[in-house]
Amino acid sequence: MMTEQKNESGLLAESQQQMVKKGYHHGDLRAALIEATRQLVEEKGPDSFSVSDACRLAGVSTAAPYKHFKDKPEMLTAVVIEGMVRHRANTLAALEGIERGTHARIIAIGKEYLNFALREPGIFRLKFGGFTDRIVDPHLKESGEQTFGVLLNEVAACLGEPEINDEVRRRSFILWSFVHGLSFILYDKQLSDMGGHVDLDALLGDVAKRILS
Amino acid sequence: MMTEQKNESGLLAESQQQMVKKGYHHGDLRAALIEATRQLVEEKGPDSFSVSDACRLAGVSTAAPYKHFKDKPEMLTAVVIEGMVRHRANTLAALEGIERGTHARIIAIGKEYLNFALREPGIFRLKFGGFTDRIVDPHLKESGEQTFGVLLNEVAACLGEPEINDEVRRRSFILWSFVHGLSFILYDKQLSDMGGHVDLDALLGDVAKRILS
DNA sequence: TAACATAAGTTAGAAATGCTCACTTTGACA
DNA sequence: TGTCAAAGTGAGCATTTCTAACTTATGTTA
Repeated sequence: MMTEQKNESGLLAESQQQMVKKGYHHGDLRAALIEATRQLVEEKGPDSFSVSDACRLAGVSTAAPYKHFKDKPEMLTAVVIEGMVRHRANTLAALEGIERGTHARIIAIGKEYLNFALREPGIFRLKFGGFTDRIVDPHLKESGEQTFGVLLNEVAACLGEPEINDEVRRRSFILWSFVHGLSFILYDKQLSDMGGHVDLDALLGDVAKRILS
Repeated sequence: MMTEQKNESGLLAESQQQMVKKGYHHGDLRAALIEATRQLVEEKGPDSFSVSDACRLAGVSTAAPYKHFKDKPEMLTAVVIEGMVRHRANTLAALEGIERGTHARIIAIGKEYLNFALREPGIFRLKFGGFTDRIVDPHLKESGEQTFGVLLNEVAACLGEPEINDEVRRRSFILWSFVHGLSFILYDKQLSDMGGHVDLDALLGDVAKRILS
């Protein structure tokens, strides 16, 4: 019988053997599966991801995930939520040391948004590309709103508004739309042509100035 | 033995029986499959679409599509290309009768973009959401560039530039990014909350003014 | 008009996937 | 130490994509 690393390896063993379990129980399979999923989504793309692959990578049977997740979409949702948390942390870190009320902070938020979209395109598309349509996980919605909240605050500060009013919301919405679209387009561009490099800092700065003036 | 409408109907027959074939040969199965695919992509979402479903809807066996398309991605690509052609036609139609060199034309282009994204979200996501990543169909790329070309022309006219130079490209790129992101966001919003309606005309007008001034 | 090459269908089936069910192992705690 | 629930396993069903070998219809050419 011998479960210990019984090989249906051979396929994955060479490329990336990681997070294999030790005995019958894994320790933290939930976390391992999330990490495996994240990795595979980036590697093969959100639409080619399969639960089976994640199982192979984590070294467990294909029935194991269903002790931790209801189904495949729930696994993907977990990965997205984790990604949003990471994104928000990155954003807050990027803001440290930049003077409040300046365009520099707005630009930093935008750059971090682009960074995330280009560094983790799989997750970004998973969240915004239309895969998780029917999933209306409250955690997901909330984490998105929190991140938007960061922008709202900064825009209010830039405009000298004491509170987040309709005008602040309107301008923030415009900035978000712009950077959001830019994220998709730059990734697509990067895949097809490689030409016409754009100076992102200058671009973001210019747009911030035009929208916040 | 009896091919004539042998029933594996019963499932789809009631809901939407259409484009069923007459004899052994279909007539134009390729077109029928594209239409069935388009319909299903909108109905079930790009990720839940299955070739089998399209076959059922078209009333043919599951092997039939492979006489017309290499594989599933190629079917989806065909649908996207068809969608882009339709989108471009809509855009050109929307421009008719609006005076050249005015912001109104830029706004019309943006509105048509949003219209398409919201009226045919399945196809829009199929094209831009990250499903057709690896497909680098030249037709697809070209049709996208043509549509962007329309915007470039209008922006040049608005700026009073005699030709499409770097500055024209830069401004057009900004406008496209904005509307592109807006398309994604509005669709997502429409799914989750329903609140906070925005005046799209005013928004587009404001942004056009700020970016093109 | 008959023959026939070929395009365009069909059925059958292999391999992979998502998920369920009944079973087994293990660790934690009374 | 004994027991129970949590967390694994293997087998298997339904569905999917795609291929292979076969059949039917069609249009061209002799």
